[in-house]
Amino acid sequence: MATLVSSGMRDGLREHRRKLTRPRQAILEIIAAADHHLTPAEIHKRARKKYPHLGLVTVYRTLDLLTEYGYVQRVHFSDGCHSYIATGQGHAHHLVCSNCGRAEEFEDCDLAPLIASLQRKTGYEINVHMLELMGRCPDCSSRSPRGVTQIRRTVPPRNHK
Amino acid sequence: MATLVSSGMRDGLREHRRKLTRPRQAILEIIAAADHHLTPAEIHKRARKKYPHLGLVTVYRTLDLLTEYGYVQRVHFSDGCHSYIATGQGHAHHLVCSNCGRAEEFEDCDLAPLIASLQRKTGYEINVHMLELMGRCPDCSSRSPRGVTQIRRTVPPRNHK
DNA sequence: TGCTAGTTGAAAAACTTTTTCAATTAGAAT
DNA sequence: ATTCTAATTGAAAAAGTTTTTCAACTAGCA
Ligand SMILES: [Mn+2]
Ligand SMILES: [Mn+2]
Ligand SMILES: [Zn+2]
Ligand SMILES: [Zn+2]
Repeated sequence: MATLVSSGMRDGLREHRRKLTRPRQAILEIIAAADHHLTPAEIHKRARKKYPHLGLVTVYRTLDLLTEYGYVQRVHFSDGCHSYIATGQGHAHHLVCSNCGRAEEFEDCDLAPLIASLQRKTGYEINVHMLELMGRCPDCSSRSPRGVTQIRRTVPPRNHK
Repeated sequence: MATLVSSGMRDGLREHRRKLTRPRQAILEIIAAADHHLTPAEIHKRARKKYPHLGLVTVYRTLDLLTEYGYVQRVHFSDGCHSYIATGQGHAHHLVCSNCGRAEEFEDCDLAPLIASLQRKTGYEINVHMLELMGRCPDCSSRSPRGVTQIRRTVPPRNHK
């Protein structure tokens, strides 16, 4: 699974005639292996274990690249933080656990009727849509049924806001 | 229209027992009057014309406040920039022009079926959703039918990425 | 007319992202 | 294998965004 995503991204780079460098390999592997959304800083930290020389700048540049080609998607959180997550294939959205950060990808967003209706009403030519859902994953739900406090965090707490 | 929104926000502040200060008034007026999404910095710049002493910190704090009470919504752009826009009433989403920044609000997002289906499939308890649409508004479409270059920008270009 | 909890702005810090630029390198062409 | 070249890299600095602190201030109320 992770391997598939990874090879997908690798092939993608080749197709687009971009070089497959050691720094990029390290970054690709981290993102493909992660089952969570990761911030650029977190990706940098993890990838450095494989390629200690890696600079944060390269992480940003690689994320731009991968986002452009659609291999990665930026996830927006309501508090303003940004994370990145690997995209399986094609158009996709994410459902993120607000407690532990686990994410599920889904493709069957049937926005076509809504978009058509809005285009008719407003006259806009709609060509981009962003949809994200958030809630507690099954694990987190069962661990604290109507919990307020967080029991475990796989993603380290952000001091950001 | 703008007046309605404005008074709505004012009343809201009172209801929540928050003080209606001069700095906040200036900020409220700017947001209510704007027909565009505005960044904190832009809000600051505009509100200073009414209340020159205003600090940017207060803008951030007021935006947090208004967001919490639902009078304002943060709009996320694909390039990572954040802006704020007044909310009419209740749950709402925005359709933003990618060329000039004009925005339309819409409420009839029928995500219930999608959400129910995903809850069944994944076991998540979905309680937050974020939906934003982007495209060219009628004006921008007609001014440059298949235009690539931007003709006018109501919102000043961001140097941010 | 005070009282007080809530609010403010300056300054500094923390954090995030981009720009520059000289050095390096992947991949294609000999 | 060797050469060539455009793409890529990392350090450093700059730019941009957001938060924290804290002493001074003030809206709303008694
Ligand atoms: Mn965002
Ligand atoms: Mn909705
Ligand atoms: Zn979870
Ligand atoms: Zn427009």
